[in-house]
Amino acid sequence: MLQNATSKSILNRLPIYLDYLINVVNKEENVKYISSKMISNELELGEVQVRKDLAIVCGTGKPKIGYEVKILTEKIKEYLGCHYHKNAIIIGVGKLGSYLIEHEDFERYGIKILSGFDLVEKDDICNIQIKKFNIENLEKLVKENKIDIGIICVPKEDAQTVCNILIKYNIHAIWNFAPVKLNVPKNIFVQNENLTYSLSVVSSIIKQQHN
Amino acid sequence: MLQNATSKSILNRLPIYLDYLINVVNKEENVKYISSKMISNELELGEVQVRKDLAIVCGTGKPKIGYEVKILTEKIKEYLGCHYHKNAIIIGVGKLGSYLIEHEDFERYGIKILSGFDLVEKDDICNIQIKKFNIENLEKLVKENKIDIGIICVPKEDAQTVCNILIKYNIHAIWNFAPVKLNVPKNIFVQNENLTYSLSVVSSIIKQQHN
DNA sequence: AATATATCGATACATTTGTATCGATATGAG
DNA sequence: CTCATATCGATACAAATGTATCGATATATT
Repeated sequence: MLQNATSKSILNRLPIYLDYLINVVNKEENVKYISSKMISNELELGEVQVRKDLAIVCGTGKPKIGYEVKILTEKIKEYLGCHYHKNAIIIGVGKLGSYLIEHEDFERYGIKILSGFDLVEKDDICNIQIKKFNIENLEKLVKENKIDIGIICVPKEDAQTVCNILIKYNIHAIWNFAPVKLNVPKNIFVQNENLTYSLSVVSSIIKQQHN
Repeated sequence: MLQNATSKSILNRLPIYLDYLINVVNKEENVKYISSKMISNELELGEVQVRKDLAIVCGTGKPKIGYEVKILTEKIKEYLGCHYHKNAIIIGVGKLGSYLIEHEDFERYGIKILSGFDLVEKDDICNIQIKKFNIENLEKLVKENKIDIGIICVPKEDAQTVCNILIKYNIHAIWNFAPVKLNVPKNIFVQNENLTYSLSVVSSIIKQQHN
């Protein structure tokens, strides 16, 4: 399995294809095949690039016809691990945390949020229980379920502490919304979602527009 | 001004440096100079890469000494356009929208949120007024202020409609949190913040961990 | 059945991004 | 003052990413 070698750029384009394919299917029921040219036009990507990307996950395109939408969709999902069921917990159920709990796209990627944790108990959100964040509650959940992903939505001052606890309870993948660099052992995967990076892009673009 | 040519990768690293520098200054008052080696160690980047990046924005490093923290910080901010004051509005003040309004890092990048708009009037958040989203209110604000950035936090079904309205009112930069590809003329800049892309990365990583 | 055409997949080429090397220079030690 | 050292900036090299070209093939047309 050489998927390890998949470049980050390809990995970032796959959900774009996936999204497009799902929308196409939903909107136009009778579209059975789709060509790389069509995809590239719609998504404003290079035609060859699309073919190369799809060759990696799929490779079942037919000349003159294109790719079968249904198969392609499934292959991408398979490649992205959507079919493997993953459990997640959210730490910090403020505005951001509760927004995420309501977010519907977790399902597409095979991710289920089991529970939220906060300093105070709160009402359920979308039938997901919000528990008080303490060792007993966390330990109980971890013992009864395999937790794959910890989503950190606490203020940046607390992020490292929370992170350490998650690692201690054997969680190996962290999705971090706090704008800090987390220190973790190198077998732990951290995906940062730092809005300030986008802010800087927006800021610099506007500067350019004014020069 | 060839800054246009700045590569996206560099632009994405600059806020990381900036964040690090600001933290260093805040924590250890007496650090006046900093070397590329120190930065690269701390941020786990290549030493040469750091120097190359900093050469683009600054180029005032001294052999044996490093870069003056204060100057470097200012140069990066200048390069990113932080010193140019920008006004923003947020459309859609649900959980995500109100989270953003509370977010404190806008200031660092010279961005001020003037107002939020929602289908219903709501209470102020952090002294920022939430107005009902309609043509009169929007037109009034746009006439009285120059709006540089429109932040879209509405459900994906409404995102394109809102986007069109923003463009009509002469807003040229859009920060889009709705998970859809917006159709815009090419003089309009769109920065997408699509969480599903991160989800796919997390998902595929976990799949790999299990292979 | 033969031919034209759309589209795939592979190979080759171009560009971008990242890394290693090395001379130049500011400081500190002898 | 001379020399050793840390560190910069420039140049050269390597790897990754993106793009163009072309033969192969599945279908449609004559």
